[in-house]
Amino acid sequence: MTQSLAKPDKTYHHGDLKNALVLAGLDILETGGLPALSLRAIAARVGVSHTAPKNHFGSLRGLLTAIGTEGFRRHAAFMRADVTGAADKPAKLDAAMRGYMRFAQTHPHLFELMFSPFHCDFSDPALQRAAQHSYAVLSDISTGLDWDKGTLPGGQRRTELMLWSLVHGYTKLALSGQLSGTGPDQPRFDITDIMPGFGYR
Amino acid sequence: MTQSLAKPDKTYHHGDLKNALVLAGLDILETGGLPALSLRAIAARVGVSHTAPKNHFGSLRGLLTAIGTEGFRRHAAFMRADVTGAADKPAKLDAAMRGYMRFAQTHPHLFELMFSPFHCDFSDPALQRAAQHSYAVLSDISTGLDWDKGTLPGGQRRTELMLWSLVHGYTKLALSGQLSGTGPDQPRFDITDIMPGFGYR
DNA sequence: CGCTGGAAATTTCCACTGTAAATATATAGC
DNA sequence: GCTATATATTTACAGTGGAAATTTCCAGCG
Repeated sequence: MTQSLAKPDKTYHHGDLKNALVLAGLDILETGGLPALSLRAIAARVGVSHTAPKNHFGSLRGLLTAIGTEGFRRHAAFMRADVTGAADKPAKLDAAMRGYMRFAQTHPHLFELMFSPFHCDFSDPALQRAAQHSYAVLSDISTGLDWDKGTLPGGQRRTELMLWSLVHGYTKLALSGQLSGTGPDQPRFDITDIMPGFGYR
Repeated sequence: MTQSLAKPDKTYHHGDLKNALVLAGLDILETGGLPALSLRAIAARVGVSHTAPKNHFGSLRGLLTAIGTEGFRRHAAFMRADVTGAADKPAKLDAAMRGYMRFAQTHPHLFELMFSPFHCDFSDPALQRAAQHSYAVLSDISTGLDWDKGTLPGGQRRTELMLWSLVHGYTKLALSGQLSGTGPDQPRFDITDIMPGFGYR
């Protein structure tokens, strides 16, 4: 159904195989997780031979990196979506942080892939760009934000890194199940539970 | 040479294969990284068939989990070693945080393995225990520590989680190369660069 | 001492993986 | 309409983890 009715349904050349493979990979990731994400499985879902991806991505690693890159785009979109609805600056900050965790909890396998050097090539320029756009969402919000309320030097860059590290670390620990608080039931973790007080200069 | 001279050098039963396999895995990890960590490679290094590990670990995943568990023990030891040399409480805190990062920078592949659900089984009791011992090092130090200097509620548990999240997130981001500050040369990241001011109650 | 049961490791086999090379097919440009 | 090129296929191969049957050794007991 994704194929337009205008095109003949069965062409030798797929036409947009590159994107189709990434989307197929994202789909497989949702249901089967990382172990199911094999070159042959992805190719089979699109309906091409398992060697077809090589033309576009070079290797499995290249394809996984492309999937991770798309992950970062969606990650940024998640945060931006939450931020848009917030009224003032403190609310925007909370929204971004919550968006960060909401994405990780909604797409845990994709989140894992995005930060796994075993699967992704972090030196890939496209991946780096996408990741920076994700960082930019937090960065934009933290302009004028002073974590330590003027008691310590370091400025905004310092606060940005703190924010990013804090939310990333908390998310990773929550996903790994190492933050299990009280019961065996899956609790919802809220980043604001460990956020310090902020002040705007 | 690790074999004692008292024992015949070539016995059918290894005697301590379980530990030998974990150590072999740690060795391979240092030189070849995660991709080199195959069941056959580990077994070959010890000098046994590739199916021998099954008796002790069940599967490759079980073996990797055991390696990760040993990783957490060494991780805790790294931090404790640094903490011991520190004089007062603030110095101990700095030492623990630096020890955390020092371990990750010294054994990046092992650190990656320890937090990768793709490789390790986080539901394994032994792994969880080892990880908690690692957490306990930070936890012990943060008794009486108040991040927000009494301006916010939450108490010690809150501060512990903040510390852990912050140092873990910063370490992960540093390792992934996403924190590249200025130059292409590998800079040394210092967690205290983004640490806020602390107060003890 | 001799036997026996079980633990430990081996051999063999299998399905599956990613990659490479040669081949077939379709599209785009002249 | 022909050719060059990009795209996808087929085939082959070395490597992987796991299962099953087999061999080897050791401990415990008569």
